[in-house]
Amino acid sequence: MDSSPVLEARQVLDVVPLIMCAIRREMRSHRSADISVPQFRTLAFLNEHEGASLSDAAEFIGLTLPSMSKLVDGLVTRGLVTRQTHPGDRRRMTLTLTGAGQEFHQSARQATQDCLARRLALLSDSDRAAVMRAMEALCLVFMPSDEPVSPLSVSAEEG
Amino acid sequence: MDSSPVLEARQVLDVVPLIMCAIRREMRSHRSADISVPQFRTLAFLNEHEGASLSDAAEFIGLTLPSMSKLVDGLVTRGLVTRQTHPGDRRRMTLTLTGAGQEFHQSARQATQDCLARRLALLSDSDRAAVMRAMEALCLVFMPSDEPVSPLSVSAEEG
DNA sequence: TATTGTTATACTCTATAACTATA
DNA sequence: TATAGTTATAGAGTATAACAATA
Repeated sequence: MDSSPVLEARQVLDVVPLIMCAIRREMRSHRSADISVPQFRTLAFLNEHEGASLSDAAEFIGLTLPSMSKLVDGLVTRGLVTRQTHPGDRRRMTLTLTGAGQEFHQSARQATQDCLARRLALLSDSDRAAVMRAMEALCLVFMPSDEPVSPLSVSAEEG
Repeated sequence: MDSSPVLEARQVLDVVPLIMCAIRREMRSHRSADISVPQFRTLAFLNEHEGASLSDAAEFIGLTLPSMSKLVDGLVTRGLVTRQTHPGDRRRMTLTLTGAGQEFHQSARQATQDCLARRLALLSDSDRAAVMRAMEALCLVFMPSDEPVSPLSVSAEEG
Protein backbone atom coordinates (compact mmCIF):
# COMPACT_ATOMS: atom_id res chain seq x y z
CA MET A 1 0.00 0.00 0.00
CA ASP A 2 1.41 3.32 -1.03
CA SER A 3 -0.14 5.56 1.61
CA SER A 4 1.40 3.70 4.50
CA PRO A 5 4.62 5.76 4.79
CA VAL A 6 2.40 8.81 5.18
CA LEU A 7 0.69 7.33 8.23
CA GLU A 8 4.00 6.45 9.83
CA ALA A 9 5.36 9.87 8.95
CA ARG A 10 2.55 11.53 10.86
CA GLN A 11 3.21 9.26 13.80
CA VAL A 12 6.94 9.99 13.73
CA LEU A 13 6.28 13.71 13.52
CA ASP A 14 4.03 13.51 16.56
CA VAL A 15 6.12 11.24 18.74
CA VAL A 16 9.75 12.11 18.03
CA PRO A 17 9.40 15.68 19.35
CA LEU A 18 7.93 14.24 22.55
CA ILE A 19 11.01 12.09 23.09
CA MET A 20 13.26 14.98 22.16
CA CYS A 21 11.56 17.10 24.80
CA ALA A 22 12.40 14.50 27.42
CA ILE A 23 16.01 14.32 26.24
CA ARG A 24 16.37 18.08 26.25
CA ARG A 25 14.76 18.47 29.65
CA GLU A 26 17.13 15.93 31.15
CA MET A 27 20.19 17.50 29.54
CA ARG A 28 19.08 20.93 30.63
CA SER A 29 18.69 19.78 34.23
CA HIS A 30 22.25 18.54 34.09
CA ARG A 31 23.81 21.80 33.01
CA SER A 32 25.44 22.25 36.35
CA ALA A 33 28.28 24.28 34.90
CA ASP A 34 25.81 26.69 33.32
CA ILE A 35 26.77 26.04 29.72
CA SER A 36 24.53 26.63 26.73
CA VAL A 37 23.19 23.88 24.53
CA PRO A 38 25.46 24.74 21.60
CA GLN A 39 28.34 24.56 24.05
CA PHE A 40 27.17 21.15 25.16
CA ARG A 41 26.92 19.99 21.56
CA THR A 42 30.44 21.24 20.98
CA LEU A 43 31.69 19.17 23.91
CA ALA A 44 29.99 16.12 22.39
CA PHE A 45 31.55 16.86 19.01
CA LEU A 46 35.02 17.20 20.50
CA ASN A 47 34.50 14.01 22.43
CA GLU A 48 34.17 12.15 19.15
CA HIS A 49 36.61 14.26 17.17
CA GLU A 50 39.63 14.85 19.33
CA GLY A 51 41.86 17.62 18.07
CA ALA A 52 39.28 19.08 15.69
CA SER A 53 39.85 22.64 14.52
CA LEU A 54 37.65 25.63 15.19
CA SER A 55 36.38 25.50 11.61
CA ASP A 56 35.47 21.82 11.97
CA ALA A 57 33.44 22.56 15.07
CA ALA A 58 31.79 25.62 13.54
CA GLU A 59 30.72 23.72 10.47
CA PHE A 60 29.38 20.78 12.41
CA ILE A 61 27.45 22.81 14.97
CA GLY A 62 26.24 25.23 12.34
CA LEU A 63 27.74 28.44 13.67
CA THR A 64 29.92 31.01 11.99
CA LEU A 65 33.61 31.08 12.81
CA PRO A 66 33.41 34.21 14.99
CA SER A 67 30.50 32.76 16.96
CA MET A 68 32.29 29.48 17.50
CA SER A 69 35.42 31.34 18.53
CA LYS A 70 33.46 33.12 21.22
CA LEU A 71 31.65 29.96 22.27
CA VAL A 72 34.94 28.11 22.70
CA ASP A 73 36.26 31.05 24.73
CA GLY A 74 33.63 30.18 27.29
CA LEU A 75 34.52 26.48 27.31
CA VAL A 76 38.22 27.28 27.75
CA THR A 77 37.44 29.70 30.58
CA ARG A 78 35.42 26.99 32.31
CA GLY A 79 38.30 24.54 31.97
CA LEU A 80 36.41 22.10 29.78
CA VAL A 81 38.45 22.53 26.59
CA THR A 82 42.04 23.35 25.68
CA ARG A 83 42.95 25.39 22.64
CA GLN A 84 46.42 24.92 21.15
CA THR A 85 48.00 25.93 17.88
CA HIS A 86 48.35 23.05 15.46
CA PRO A 87 51.99 21.98 15.15
CA GLY A 88 51.89 21.57 11.37
CA ASP A 89 49.75 24.57 10.47
CA ARG A 90 50.05 27.46 12.87
CA ARG A 91 46.84 29.07 11.62
CA ARG A 92 44.74 26.20 12.94
CA MET A 93 43.59 25.74 16.51
CA THR A 94 43.55 22.24 17.93
CA LEU A 95 40.63 21.78 20.30
CA THR A 96 40.68 19.04 22.91
CA LEU A 97 38.47 18.12 25.85
CA THR A 98 40.13 18.39 29.22
CA GLY A 99 39.55 15.65 31.77
CA ALA A 100 36.82 17.79 33.28
CA GLY A 101 35.26 18.26 29.86
CA GLN A 102 35.24 14.52 29.17
CA GLU A 103 33.79 13.83 32.57
CA PHE A 104 31.09 16.44 32.12
CA HIS A 105 30.04 15.12 28.75
CA GLN A 106 30.08 11.49 29.79
CA SER A 107 28.02 11.99 32.91
CA ALA A 108 25.46 14.11 31.06
CA ARG A 109 25.07 11.44 28.42
CA GLN A 110 24.82 8.68 31.00
CA ALA A 111 22.15 10.55 32.94
CA THR A 112 20.10 11.08 29.80
CA GLN A 113 20.42 7.45 28.82
CA ASP A 114 19.29 6.34 32.27
CA CYS A 115 16.34 8.67 32.08
CA LEU A 116 15.26 7.11 28.79
CA ALA A 117 15.84 3.59 30.08
CA ARG A 118 13.47 4.18 32.97
CA ARG A 119 10.70 5.04 30.54
CA LEU A 120 11.48 2.14 28.21
CA ALA A 121 11.40 -0.28 31.12
CA LEU A 122 7.66 0.40 31.32
CA LEU A 123 7.14 -1.32 27.95
CA SER A 124 6.65 -5.00 27.24
CA ASP A 125 9.54 -7.05 25.89
CA SER A 126 7.96 -7.22 22.46
CA ASP A 127 7.30 -3.49 22.35
CA ARG A 128 10.90 -2.87 23.29
CA ALA A 129 11.96 -5.23 20.52
CA ALA A 130 9.88 -3.16 18.09
CA VAL A 131 11.57 -0.02 19.38
CA MET A 132 14.97 -1.56 18.79
CA ARG A 133 14.12 -2.68 15.29
CA ALA A 134 12.50 0.67 14.45
CA MET A 135 15.52 2.62 15.64
CA GLU A 136 17.86 0.48 13.56
CA ALA A 137 15.71 0.99 10.49
CA LEU A 138 15.29 4.72 11.08
CA CYS A 139 19.00 5.10 11.63
CA LEU A 140 19.60 3.76 8.14
CA VAL A 141 17.35 6.28 6.42
CA PHE A 142 18.11 9.31 8.59
CA MET A 143 21.85 8.93 8.95
CA PRO A 144 23.50 11.62 6.87
CA SER A 145 25.75 9.60 4.60
CA ASP A 146 27.68 12.40 2.95
CA GLU A 147 28.95 13.85 6.18
CA PRO A 148 32.56 13.09 7.04
CA VAL A 149 31.77 12.88 10.74
CA SER A 150 29.09 10.89 12.49
CA PRO A 151 26.54 13.11 14.23
CA LEU A 152 25.66 10.36 16.69
CA SER A 153 25.15 11.53 20.21
CA VAL A 154 25.94 15.09 19.25
CA SER A 155 22.60 16.43 18.23
CA ALA A 156 20.64 16.99 21.41
CA GLU A 157 20.44 20.66 20.65
CA GLU A 158 18.83 23.74 21.50
CA GLY A 159 17.28 24.61 24.81
CA MET B 1 16.74 -9.49 30.90
CA ASP B 2 17.15 -6.36 32.94
CA SER B 3 19.77 -4.59 30.86
CA SER B 4 17.70 -4.50 27.72
CA PRO B 5 16.05 -1.10 28.28
CA VAL B 6 19.54 0.34 28.56
CA LEU B 7 20.47 -0.89 25.10
CA GLU B 8 17.32 0.54 23.59
CA ALA B 9 17.86 3.77 25.47
CA ARG B 10 21.26 4.18 23.87
CA GLN B 11 19.76 3.50 20.48
CA VAL B 12 16.95 5.99 21.05
CA LEU B 13 19.42 8.61 22.23
CA ASP B 14 21.47 8.12 19.08
CA VAL B 15 18.69 7.97 16.54
CA VAL B 16 15.99 10.36 17.76
CA PRO B 17 18.25 13.42 17.43
CA LEU B 18 18.98 12.39 13.84
CA ILE B 19 15.31 12.39 12.99
CA MET B 20 14.83 15.64 14.85
CA CYS B 21 17.57 17.21 12.76
CA ALA B 22 15.70 16.25 9.61
CA ILE B 23 12.44 17.67 10.98
CA ARG B 24 14.10 20.89 12.02
CA ARG B 25 15.94 21.31 8.74
CA GLU B 26 12.72 20.89 6.81
CA MET B 27 10.81 23.31 9.03
CA ARG B 28 13.61 25.81 8.80
CA SER B 29 13.61 25.66 5.01
CA HIS B 30 9.91 26.44 5.11
CA ARG B 31 10.20 29.61 7.14
CA SER B 32 9.33 31.70 4.14
CA ALA B 33 7.78 34.41 6.29
CA ASP B 34 10.99 34.66 8.28
CA ILE B 35 9.54 33.71 11.63
CA SER B 36 11.47 32.26 14.53
CA VAL B 37 11.00 28.72 15.80
CA PRO B 38 9.24 29.86 19.00
CA GLN B 39 6.92 31.86 16.77
CA PHE B 40 6.26 28.76 14.72
CA ARG B 41 5.54 26.76 17.85
CA THR B 42 3.15 29.46 18.98
CA LEU B 43 1.28 29.19 15.68
CA ALA B 44 1.01 25.43 16.21
CA PHE B 45 -0.23 25.95 19.75
CA LEU B 46 -2.87 28.44 18.65
CA ASN B 47 -3.91 26.07 15.89
CA GLU B 48 -4.88 23.53 18.53
CA HIS B 49 -6.05 26.02 21.15
CA GLU B 50 -8.12 28.62 19.42
CA GLY B 51 -8.70 31.72 21.49
CA ALA B 52 -5.97 30.95 24.02
CA SER B 53 -4.72 33.84 26.14
CA LEU B 54 -1.23 35.30 26.14
CA SER B 55 -0.55 33.62 29.48
CA ASP B 56 -1.65 30.24 28.10
CA ALA B 57 0.74 30.57 25.20
CA ALA B 58 3.58 31.81 27.38
CA GLU B 59 3.23 28.88 29.76
CA PHE B 60 3.04 26.29 27.01
CA ILE B 61 5.96 27.60 24.98
CA GLY B 62 7.99 28.26 28.10
CA LEU B 63 8.49 32.01 27.77
CA THR B 64 7.84 34.82 30.20
CA LEU B 65 4.81 37.00 29.65
CA PRO B 66 6.78 40.00 28.36
CA SER B 67 8.69 37.82 25.92
CA MET B 68 5.52 36.21 24.63
CA SER B 69 3.91 39.62 24.33
CA LYS B 70 6.73 40.76 22.08
CA LEU B 71 6.76 37.51 20.13
CA VAL B 72 3.04 37.83 19.42
CA ASP B 73 3.62 41.42 18.35
CA GLY B 74 5.63 40.03 15.47
CA LEU B 75 2.96 37.49 14.52
CA VAL B 76 0.27 40.18 14.54
CA THR B 77 2.42 42.47 12.42
CA ARG B 78 2.91 39.66 9.91
CA GLY B 79 -0.83 39.10 9.77
CA LEU B 80 -0.68 35.55 11.12
CA VAL B 81 -2.48 36.14 14.41
CA THR B 82 -5.21 38.43 15.72
CA ARG B 83 -5.19 39.80 19.25
CA GLN B 84 -8.52 40.85 20.77
CA THR B 85 -9.61 41.67 24.29
CA HIS B 86 -11.60 38.89 25.89
CA PRO B 87 -15.30 39.84 26.11
CA GLY B 88 -15.76 38.49 29.64
CA ASP B 89 -12.46 39.63 31.18
CA ARG B 90 -11.02 42.73 29.61
CA ARG B 91 -7.57 42.06 31.05
CA ARG B 92 -7.14 38.95 28.92
CA MET B 93 -6.09 38.85 25.29
CA THR B 94 -7.75 36.33 22.98
CA LEU B 95 -5.30 35.06 20.40
CA THR B 96 -6.52 33.51 17.15
CA LEU B 97 -4.85 32.37 13.95
CA THR B 98 -5.83 34.32 10.88
CA GLY B 99 -6.52 32.45 7.65
CA ALA B 100 -2.95 33.16 6.59
CA GLY B 101 -1.71 31.85 9.93
CA GLN B 102 -3.67 28.62 9.58
CA GLU B 103 -2.48 28.18 6.04
CA PHE B 104 1.13 28.79 7.00
CA HIS B 105 1.05 26.28 9.82
CA GLN B 106 -0.76 23.63 7.83
CA SER B 107 1.53 23.82 4.83
CA ALA B 108 4.64 23.72 7.01
CA ARG B 109 3.38 20.64 8.79
CA GLN B 110 2.41 18.95 5.55
CA ALA B 111 5.80 19.63 4.00
CA THR B 112 7.56 18.15 7.01
CA GLN B 113 5.33 15.10 6.96
CA ASP B 114 6.00 14.56 3.25
CA CYS B 115 9.71 14.86 3.87
CA LEU B 116 9.56 12.14 6.51
CA ALA B 117 7.35 9.95 4.35
CA ARG B 118 9.91 9.99 1.55
CA ARG B 119 12.52 8.57 3.90
CA LEU B 120 10.16 6.00 5.39
CA ALA B 121 9.22 4.79 1.93
CA LEU B 122 12.76 3.46 1.64
CA LEU B 123 12.06 0.87 4.34
CA SER B 124 10.51 -2.55 3.96
CA ASP B 125 6.89 -3.09 4.93
CA SER B 126 7.86 -4.99 8.02
CA ASP B 127 10.35 -2.36 9.10
CA ARG B 128 7.68 0.29 8.68
CA ALA B 129 5.34 -1.84 10.75
CA ALA B 130 7.98 -1.93 13.48
CA VAL B 131 8.28 1.86 13.26
CA MET B 132 4.53 2.23 13.66
CA ARG B 133 4.42 -0.09 16.65
CA ALA B 134 7.45 1.55 18.24
CA MET B 135 5.97 5.03 17.88
CA GLU B 136 2.73 3.94 19.47
CA ALA B 137 4.57 2.38 22.37
CA LEU B 138 6.92 5.35 22.81
CA CYS B 139 3.99 7.73 22.68
CA LEU B 140 2.51 6.00 25.69
CA VAL B 141 5.59 6.40 27.86
CA PHE B 142 6.69 9.85 26.69
CA MET B 143 3.34 11.58 26.50
CA PRO B 144 3.19 14.09 29.36
CA SER B 145 0.05 13.04 31.19
CA ASP B 146 -0.23 15.88 33.67
CA GLU B 147 -0.37 18.59 31.04
CA PRO B 148 -3.76 20.11 30.33
CA VAL B 149 -2.97 20.53 26.64
CA SER B 150 -1.57 17.99 24.21
CA PRO B 151 1.90 18.94 23.00
CA LEU B 152 1.48 16.89 19.84
CA SER B 153 2.75 18.58 16.74
CA VAL B 154 3.82 21.59 18.67
CA SER B 155 7.24 20.64 19.83
CA ALA B 156 9.52 20.91 16.85
CA GLU B 157 11.49 23.55 18.59
CA GLU B 158 14.58 25.52 18.20
CA GLY B 159 16.97 26.04 15.37
C1' DT C 1 46.30 35.28 -2.90
C1' DA C 2 43.71 32.00 0.08
C1' DT C 3 42.87 30.20 4.67
C1' DT C 4 42.35 30.27 9.85
C1' DG C 5 41.04 32.62 13.46
C1' DT C 6 40.04 37.04 16.33
C1' DT C 7 38.12 41.61 17.26
C1' DA C 8 34.48 45.27 16.55
C1' DT C 9 29.87 46.20 16.04
C1' DA C 10 24.90 45.50 15.52
C1' DC C 11 20.67 42.85 15.86
C1' DT C 12 17.52 39.39 17.81
C1' DC C 13 15.70 37.01 21.59
C1' DT C 14 14.92 36.61 26.22
C1' DA C 15 14.66 38.00 31.12
C1' DT C 16 13.70 41.10 35.22
C1' DA C 17 11.66 45.27 36.91
C1' DA C 18 8.35 48.81 36.78
C1' DC C 19 3.99 50.22 35.16
C1' DT C 20 -1.23 50.32 33.53
C1' DA C 21 -5.67 48.51 33.46
C1' DT C 22 -9.05 45.37 35.06
C1' DA C 23 -11.08 42.13 38.55
C1' DT D 1 -4.96 43.18 46.68
C1' DA D 2 -4.30 40.05 42.76
C1' DT D 3 -4.18 39.16 37.80
C1' DA D 4 -3.26 40.10 32.59
C1' DG D 5 -0.62 42.42 29.78
C1' DT D 6 2.75 46.18 28.13
C1' DT D 7 6.85 49.05 28.26
C1' DA D 8 11.78 49.90 29.66
C1' DT D 9 16.11 48.17 30.14
C1' DA D 10 19.86 44.79 30.23
C1' DG D 11 22.31 40.44 29.02
C1' DA D 12 23.27 36.38 26.10
C1' DG D 13 24.00 34.62 21.55
C1' DT D 14 24.60 35.17 16.89
C1' DA D 15 25.84 37.43 12.43
C1' DT D 16 28.52 40.47 9.20
C1' DA D 17 32.56 43.25 8.43
C1' DA D 18 37.21 44.33 9.16
C1' DC D 19 41.55 42.76 10.65
C1' DA D 20 46.04 39.82 11.77
C1' DA D 21 48.73 35.91 11.03
C1' DT D 22 50.07 32.03 8.41
C1' DA D 23 50.23 29.10 4.14
